[in-house]
Amino acid sequence: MENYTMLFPGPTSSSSSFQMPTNSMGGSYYHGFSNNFEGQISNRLLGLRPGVEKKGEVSHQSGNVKEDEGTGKKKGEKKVRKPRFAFQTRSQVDILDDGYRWRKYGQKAVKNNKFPRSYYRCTYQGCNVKKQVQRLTKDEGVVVTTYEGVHTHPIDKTTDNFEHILSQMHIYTPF
DNA sequence: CGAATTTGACCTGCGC
DNA sequence: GCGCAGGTCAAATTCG
Repeated sequence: MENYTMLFPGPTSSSSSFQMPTNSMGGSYYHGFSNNFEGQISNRLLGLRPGVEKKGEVSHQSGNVKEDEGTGKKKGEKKVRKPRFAFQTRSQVDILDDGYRWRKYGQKAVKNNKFPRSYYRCTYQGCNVKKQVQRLTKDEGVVVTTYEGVHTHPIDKTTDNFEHILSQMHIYTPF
């Protein structure tokens, strides 16, 4: 099991690399982010790779009578690990508007953080991309955003407001 | 009035 | 097998 390990634009320091303490998250996390953060920005902020299929919705609710599933389990449910991108930014606001439209569908308190974690889902029809946002207890100015899935549709807004995004998120540099 | 958010309940996986 | 932690749903509520 791996931890998040990402390098951020910023040379040595305690905040250059960041490891999630104890998490039961399965391992296929993409810890990208080279030193060129702006490159990522120009690449639609997150270089989500197309071609990853998101299997059908899993319906594991009790009162949710979807089809003949009912109480029975799904048959050939394969564990498709969707690519996940996690990165931390220093921002006053948790909601980093990346141009897509997100609908909040949950909020949970996590064990090691005193701040709750928020769960968002892309509202585009057929797009099951999810993201979760959480703030660090250690530095309440640091917001960790984790994207899961791939957007298969054009962005909802103009990308011109990326400057505005950059204005609301400040990369955490030791300087 | 429709869409988004809030919030408690519920489900699953994992460790003990 | 039980309890905890994380993740999701959906009804109710709020907002534009």
